[in-house]
Amino acid sequence: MSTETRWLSTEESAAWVRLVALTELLPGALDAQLLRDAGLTHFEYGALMALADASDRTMRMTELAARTNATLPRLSHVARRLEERGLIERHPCPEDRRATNATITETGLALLESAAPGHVDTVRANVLDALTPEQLGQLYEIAGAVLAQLDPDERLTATSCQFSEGPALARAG
Amino acid sequence: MSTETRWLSTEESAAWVRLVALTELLPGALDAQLLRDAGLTHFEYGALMALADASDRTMRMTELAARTNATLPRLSHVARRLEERGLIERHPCPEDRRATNATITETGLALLESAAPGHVDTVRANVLDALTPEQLGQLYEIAGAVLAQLDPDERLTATSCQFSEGPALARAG
DNA sequence: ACGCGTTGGTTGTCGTTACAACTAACACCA
DNA sequence: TGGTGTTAGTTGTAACGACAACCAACGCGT
Repeated sequence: MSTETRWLSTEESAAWVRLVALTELLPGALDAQLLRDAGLTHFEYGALMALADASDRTMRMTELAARTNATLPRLSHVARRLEERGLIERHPCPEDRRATNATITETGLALLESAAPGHVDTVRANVLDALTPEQLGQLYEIAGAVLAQLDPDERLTATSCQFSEGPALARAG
Repeated sequence: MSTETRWLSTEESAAWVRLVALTELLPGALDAQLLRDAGLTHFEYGALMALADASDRTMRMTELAARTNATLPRLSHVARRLEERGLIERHPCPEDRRATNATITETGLALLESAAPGHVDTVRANVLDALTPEQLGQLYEIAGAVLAQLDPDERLTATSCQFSEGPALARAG
């Protein structure tokens, strides 16, 4: 909406092109490995992991959608498929009859446990092991700065510390 | 396939969660603005921009696919839609009759010019203006390190300097 | 000239996602 | 009690992308 567009400098273009390439290639790589080895998309894996992390292994659909950076319709479709596969169950919430509680089943937990090592290996191979400790911190700050623009209210993007407690699964997100 | 999985440390998890959120939210934000203001997906925008940058405004389908980090079937579908809208043209390549040359039309160039300012504004608002110059360089290095894993052969990921020359469009990618 | 493997590109089908429309239930106030 | 606005969730439709199958053309050896 400015009268004069500020075009990108050489440095800005170079960084931007790489970031775009990353956002286009990384999801596919994650999906490919998980689909091949566990029959799960990365999004499904993340949703199951969020449920496995939750107290009572149960979460409201709306909260789960926020944790997984998804819209509610998207999550609803995915939840139906996961339920048909026996990986989660959905029950109406007694306290608020509009709401639905999603719970991961034992089958879902077992699948998650079998999938987690391969996924972590992939994350290391493609991303983490390619970065120095300094770069890891830089990535944290940079992504945080961008997310503050994309998601100003922090409704999405599980900000809480889901990594401090519990079993190994809690760190395989 | 290690016998013992190296789970993620707290720092690794935190950075990874943010990177995942970024890769999930950023494409949608780019698509939303471009679709609303120009009727183009971000992928279509990138493909048109690559053609606008090419000599003779023409490129082979395979090379265009590489520049846009796409598979050939995907590009083929997109090219058909763009051609139906009059934004590009496809002609058989005389030198190699298996190949197809895609050319951006005047209509396509005009659409691109009208779309570029809004897109650049969006890129600045969501990403670039949130980063310090140091972070811009760090992002370039980090994304480069990750892409080296995701795309070892550098078949994809336009590595060449498409930003050094020409009109404003060349920097609006 | 023929055969064979490879490359360039298109097409069909299916799964997934976005968007909009819709239902049900809650909250609040009169 | 009834009305209004908001929230929670599901469903339908249409668009997009992945994957596999397919066809045509090239190149090379014989």
